[in-house]
Amino acid sequence: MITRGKNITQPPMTARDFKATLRLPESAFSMKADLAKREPQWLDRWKKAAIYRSLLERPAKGTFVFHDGPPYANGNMHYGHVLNNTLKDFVTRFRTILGERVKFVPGWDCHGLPIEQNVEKAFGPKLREMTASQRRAKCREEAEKWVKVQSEQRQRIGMMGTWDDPYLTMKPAFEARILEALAAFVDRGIVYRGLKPVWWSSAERTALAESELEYEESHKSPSVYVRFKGDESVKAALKKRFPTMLDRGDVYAVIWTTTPWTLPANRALAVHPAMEYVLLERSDSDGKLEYLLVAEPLAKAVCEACGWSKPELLPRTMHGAETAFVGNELLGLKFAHPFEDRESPVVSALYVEATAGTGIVHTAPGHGRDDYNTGVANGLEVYSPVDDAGEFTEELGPVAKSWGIVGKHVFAANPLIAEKLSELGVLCNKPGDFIVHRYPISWRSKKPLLTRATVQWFIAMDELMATGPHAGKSLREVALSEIDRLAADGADAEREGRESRGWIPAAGRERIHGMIAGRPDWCISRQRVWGVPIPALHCAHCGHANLTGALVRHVAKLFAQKGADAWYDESESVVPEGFACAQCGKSDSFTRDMNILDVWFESGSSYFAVCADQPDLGFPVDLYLEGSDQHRGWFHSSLLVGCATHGSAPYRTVVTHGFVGEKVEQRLADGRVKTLIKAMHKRDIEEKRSRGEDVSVYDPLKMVATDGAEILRLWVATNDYSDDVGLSKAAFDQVKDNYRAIRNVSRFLLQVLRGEVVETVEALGAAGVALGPLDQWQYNKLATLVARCETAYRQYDFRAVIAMVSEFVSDASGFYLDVAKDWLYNDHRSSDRVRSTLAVCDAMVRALAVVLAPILPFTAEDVWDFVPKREGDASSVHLCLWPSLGAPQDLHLDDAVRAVRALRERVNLALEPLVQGWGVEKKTAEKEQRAAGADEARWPESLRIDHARDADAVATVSKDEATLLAPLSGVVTECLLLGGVTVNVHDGAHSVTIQRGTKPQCTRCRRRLRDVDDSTTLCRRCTDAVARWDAEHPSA
RNA sequence: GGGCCCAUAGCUCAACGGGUUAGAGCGCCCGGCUUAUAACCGGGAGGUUCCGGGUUCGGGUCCCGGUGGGCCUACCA
Repeated sequence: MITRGKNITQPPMTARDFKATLRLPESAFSMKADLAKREPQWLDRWKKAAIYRSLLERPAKGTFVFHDGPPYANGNMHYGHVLNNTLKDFVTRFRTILGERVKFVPGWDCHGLPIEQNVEKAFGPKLREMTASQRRAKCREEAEKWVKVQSEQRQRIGMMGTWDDPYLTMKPAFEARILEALAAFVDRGIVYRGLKPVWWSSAERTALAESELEYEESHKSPSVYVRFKGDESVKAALKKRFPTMLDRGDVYAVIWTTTPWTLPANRALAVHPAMEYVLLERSDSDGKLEYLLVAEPLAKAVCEACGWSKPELLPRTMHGAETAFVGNELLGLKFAHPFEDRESPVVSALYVEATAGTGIVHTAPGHGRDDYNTGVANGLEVYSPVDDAGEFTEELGPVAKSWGIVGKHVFAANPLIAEKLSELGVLCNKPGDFIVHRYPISWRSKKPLLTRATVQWFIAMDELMATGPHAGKSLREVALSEIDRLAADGADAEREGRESRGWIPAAGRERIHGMIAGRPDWCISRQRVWGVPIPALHCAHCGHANLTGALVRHVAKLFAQKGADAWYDESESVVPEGFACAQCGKSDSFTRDMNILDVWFESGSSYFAVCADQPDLGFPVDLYLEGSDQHRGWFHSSLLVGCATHGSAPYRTVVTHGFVGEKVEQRLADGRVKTLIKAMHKRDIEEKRSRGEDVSVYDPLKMVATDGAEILRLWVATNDYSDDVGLSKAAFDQVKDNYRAIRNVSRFLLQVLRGEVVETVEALGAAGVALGPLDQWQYNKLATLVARCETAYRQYDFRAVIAMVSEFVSDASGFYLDVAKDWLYNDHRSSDRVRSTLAVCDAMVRALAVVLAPILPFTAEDVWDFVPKREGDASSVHLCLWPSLGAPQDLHLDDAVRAVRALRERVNLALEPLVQGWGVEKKTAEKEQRAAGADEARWPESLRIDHARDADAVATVSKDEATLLAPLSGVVTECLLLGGVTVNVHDGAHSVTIQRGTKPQCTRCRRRLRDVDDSTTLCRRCTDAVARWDAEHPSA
């Protein structure tokens, strides 16, 4: 055999090969994880072993109620789900390992528009011929399909939970609980019927939801400028400023609109309180003067649009008075409606802009959201003389009626209205003028939409509640104080520093608080069939809509047995025995209300349906954990429902996470490249998926199939979920590297154990064997890690867990394990220091498996499988409890280790030039030399050292340092990984000199030692170890 | 348009109520070991803490204003 190499020591041919006598690392635990293939096998095993059930049945230290926010049963799992579900599973598994009982009941949101739309797309016009129940059946099938798909996908990424009995909002029991929640609101007296403007498609005769809107980019609309004549109040107000002027002509306010058909419903003129308005003086064709009120910044544009060639802006001052007004000064002035006999007051609205129109906005509360809000704020009538078909009704005012537009479609009436305005002389521009702009149309018929006030059911935010724990307060008041109660609790928890509570991150409080404070009344009715009906009964005699707590509860009981289909199928049983109209007292004829509840009301009731009053669960729930969009959604609706049913928030803690986005690079102006997250909008995702496209190159389902769920889980854990989480190849490659590092150290620990059941640290102590100083230090480090990880988990800081574990593992690999190899391999198995180190390695691998189990359940189980088992050890890592290593102890070993590692660093630094062949403090010039092929060998060949153990060091340390090193004096050489070390104690600058080791090398442990026997080529330690080994292996 | 939030090394993140020379892990570069070997060890190079002001003895940290990004929401009369 020819060995080529610089310094490989070739043992004499006669020498015995001692390899067999070494205790080298050995384990069947594979380096390769092969996760994609093996994960399903573990899932299968856990299922067969009924791990989850046995966790629920074992004696618990308490209960942790974690309530799953229901994903919508529509479409495949995407990265947002992965992020959310993985975080949830971290919590579930961690709390379980703490010994608490965690019944995690996964759920799905099954009702609602998107599913109904899917079904509509699939069935088309045929759907029209079906009954409500038939349509509902189709929707149910659709929802069931996706529940099944998502259930499999969620389980595949390792989620632990009650998969055989999830909660579905479409189950009869759940539907009944929704109504019970509604009954609570009814009891409190805060449910009412009112008008609300909605987007309405006259072609389909239905209201449309936001998601059903499409926009026509170049829609042509009429453009009319209309003047409203000021009445006496205007004159009176202006006269103070311009005593003479107003005798010369009338004052008009000019408005602009693209919907002339809404003019009959005009109820006010809105101005911005801070905008500047001016009067234009103009003489009409008869030479009569008139004064036109418009916003100052728009005056010129209005004149152009109306063809006023010589309007004059009133001079800045006239008769000593300022002629410009601030909007505020106009409030309350009254102008005459352009054709009906009524007045339009000037009101304030902050949305009035100076970018288009006249700065004075025609306001019809029955025909626009802003207008509606303005109307409500100013006590205006919500008036909408338009029917389902989009045609004018008899409710029109007498003048408009006289134009013969009753029964005419509003858009068809537009030109006629413009003509009439022109005839009346109130139109400032020409009747045929139009503009092209973006306008909403129906997704199905593509016909333009109109805004129309319709009758809806509402929950009042500010009405005082009549009953319940907070009778006399409004829902908004209670909800806001609950938000603050949670925030205060969170602040307390932060001071304690142990376990986080309340709003996490704390900014969540600001968000939901702002939303609750600013939200309008809750519109809970929807004009659809796939949902839970609002069980109101309309009296056929007087038309009164009856909705009482007793009625709702009666229907709830019916739903509990037969499901919500009963509302559509059973016209008689829905009416309680002896039920009479609250208004007219008649009891013989009722029609059912055909609205369903907002799906947010349903999911907002989920804690009530799933947790409250349930064994192993309860109220309030410990934790809700969802994306930050749920401040508007589920957290929000759950809070409102909770305040109505129980008088408090249904959760103690709300954790929110950000969104998953694709990483993109952007070159900045200064040439630097900045990495940004480009979020993937939910709508884009749905759209792309519906076309069968991959949403991203990093499709999560594909990732699971190729790299395994574990990589995704680790990706989640390494990111700061409170912010948006990035998605890129670089990020995933890094996660895989992190994974390997953790896996490899676990593997090495298992290899060190070699499948042997070793003594525990406690057992060693009992046997009178003290841990070696390094072992003690490492064990202490492990105890610290475990304690800190527990805190991090309790604070939902999974990132910190991984960061600390990674650092721990990297440090152990680089120092403790590297150093201990010497005796682990070479000492006899029964030596105290091997026993001691093995006990620590055993503790390490066990603790790591359990600590990582919540985040890496598959890998932890893989490791656990190979941990040599003692009696009483659990068969699965997921049945284990959090490691108890005792409190970390301060044995002053930290200082010793710090000192020895500082010395090691100095030695390494001194060694480096001798190993590397050139000065370590080389600068750029040398680097270039090297690149140019310059002579590398700045050090004589005789000084070259290939490996630390071929070197001896002479180190000088201070007295203080020597004192610190004392506890480790026996293992300094090992810690430095050198052949030999001479430590001189000397005050002054410390120094290290490296020289080639001159002592003979032991062929077994390869260290250079004075005590190597020439004949055996073994050192004392190895001689002893081999002798004992030989005695134990007589046959060998 | 409004509300809330985010920005530190190539990547993922640290840096307790302002306080040494802004750290860690991974990646990258150079080298070693061949007894963790698709592993392991040593060394090294990477930062305008997004930009601009302000407060302060002192700013990654606090304040104001930008820029970029995200979530929610409103509107286009």
